[in-house]
Amino acid sequence: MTEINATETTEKKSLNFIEQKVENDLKEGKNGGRVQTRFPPEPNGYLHIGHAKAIALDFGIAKQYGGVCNLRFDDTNPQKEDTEYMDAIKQDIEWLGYKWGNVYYASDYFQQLWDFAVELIKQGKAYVDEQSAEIIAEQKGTPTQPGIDSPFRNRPIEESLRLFEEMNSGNVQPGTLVLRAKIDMANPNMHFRDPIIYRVLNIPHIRTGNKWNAYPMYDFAHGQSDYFEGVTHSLCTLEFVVHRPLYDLFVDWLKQTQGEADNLEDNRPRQTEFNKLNLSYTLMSKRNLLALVKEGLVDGWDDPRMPTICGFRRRGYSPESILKFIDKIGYTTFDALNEMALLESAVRDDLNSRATRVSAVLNPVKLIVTNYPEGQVEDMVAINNPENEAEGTHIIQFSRELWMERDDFMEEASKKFQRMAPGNEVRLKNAYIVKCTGCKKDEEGNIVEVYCEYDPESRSGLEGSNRKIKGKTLHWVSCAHAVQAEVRLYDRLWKVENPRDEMAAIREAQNCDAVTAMKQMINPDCLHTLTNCYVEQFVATRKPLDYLQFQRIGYFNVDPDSTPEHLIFNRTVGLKDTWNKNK
RNA sequence: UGGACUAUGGUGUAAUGGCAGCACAACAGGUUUUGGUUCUGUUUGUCCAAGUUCGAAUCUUGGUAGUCCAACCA
Repeated sequence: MTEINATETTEKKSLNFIEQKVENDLKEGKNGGRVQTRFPPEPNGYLHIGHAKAIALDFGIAKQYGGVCNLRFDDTNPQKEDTEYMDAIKQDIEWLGYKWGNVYYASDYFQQLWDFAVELIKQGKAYVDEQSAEIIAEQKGTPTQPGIDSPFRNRPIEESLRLFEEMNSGNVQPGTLVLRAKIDMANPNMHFRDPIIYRVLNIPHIRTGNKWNAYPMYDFAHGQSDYFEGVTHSLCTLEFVVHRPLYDLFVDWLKQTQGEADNLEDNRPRQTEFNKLNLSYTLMSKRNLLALVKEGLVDGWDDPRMPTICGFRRRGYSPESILKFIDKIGYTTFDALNEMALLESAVRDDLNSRATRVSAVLNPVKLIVTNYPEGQVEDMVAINNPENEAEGTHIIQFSRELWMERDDFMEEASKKFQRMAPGNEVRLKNAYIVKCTGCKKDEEGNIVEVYCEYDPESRSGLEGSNRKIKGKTLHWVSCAHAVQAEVRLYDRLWKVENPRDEMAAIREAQNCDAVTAMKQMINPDCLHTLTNCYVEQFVATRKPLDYLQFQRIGYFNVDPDSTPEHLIFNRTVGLKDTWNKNK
């Protein structure tokens, strides 16, 4: 008894720095002891595995501490956003297994944000600037040099109020007027140098239609939206650390206009930043993923080579494996580069316990059991999953002519090669022990048939099958009973370990655009499509996205485009292969 | 002398001033009707330098290295 307790104690997971912070806040009674988070994607693209890391934290923290996590679409920029993305984002979150409380939109707060901006103008904390983007950028200074004030910085309040109204009228050209917060043009934090908080776009919005022509910027929307919703912990990635002082300032100002001036310290959202996901051999930025799709370098957002959630889904990753990986890498403030191998070990680990074992021959050569009666067929029993007996068995047909893997035969083999070779004894999985007797070659020396003789006493399940042999156990399918299939062997999309840095280097060296650089980094082996594969009949009954293990080869799933007439399988990840590695 | 943030085996992560641990990777071996799984073992680490302390990965100072910030993107 005491031993069990001791084990439980040592296995108790240590809290990450965000969990510690939340527990601390709870202990101090901040925000009335409440925990509320939000997941705030911009609906301008599909979610990728980096978002999964944020999702697991936003939803996980809420769940862990009895709070709620809402989904909020950060839709403040109508030029990039679309409802197509909103639907896909919801689907991906649900697939990962999370449930949001409410669905909110930053656009829900456009009126409140507008009113707040008007209030700031009245207080002399904001002004309309009518200089060009270039001039404003120039006056902003550089990180090492302070900026200078806009000539419009101290224009009369009434004038700014009138021009701000004008900005939303639809009669103002985009780029001619902006609303700026009046803060400090010499501040070492660039975001404090009178940031632009409203700009004119004159573009209809997917939710608010033609009501607005001027739209708030991220910095003027995010913290306030958090505050409006009652968010307590606003979790985001590290690049927003420098935005935090501005986030806090706008929340301060907002609370002051809402009669909370005496209570600035409590009842407010607080931003905490964690490291975003970097994965080796993976390019994560939405911008570049969009370019890959638009240029047709991949088959779409759900191409199995894409790091998108839908890409991983189609590739055959389970949500559990992605979550397991995210749990393993943790949350810190260190900008890490995670190895793909860790993700792969997570998916292998998960699939090992759940994938249905089947036989498939990807690179077939005919194997003839010369002493097996012609026309005879035997039903053999195959275990669906040795890791879980409850999953039962299925039948696989055995006959005289079989398909076997070309790689499993060598005419002249070394001692280390324990598969089919003249004189070698091997076991055909779930069937018989056979002895290889030779092969037939065509004029060019290609092996066209392999021959063997079976030991009738060695049928699986019989006493005679228990003898030990030197050779390995090989998979096979019966020629007369197998079904032809297409198998897509996916590998990493990029040939370089750090595509983001490599792309920057290429672009600088060649002075080229992103697409040109990306084309040079694509792994030529990222996809091999095999059309002449054979799978056992049982496999044809599997449904799209079912998890399979092609025994001795790897984990595969049924592509959503697969039909009974044209079976398509995607390789999720190969089995660990200590044989090929040593070759 | 711009500012902010960061630094623990090859990679990621733990330690909350008190035995540097875990996972992945790698390597060696056992088991195995998957060269898978599983089991056992091995290798490898606190960026550097001073200081505080009985005691420092942890605190302080100074270096070094890396990331982020100068969008009318988020």
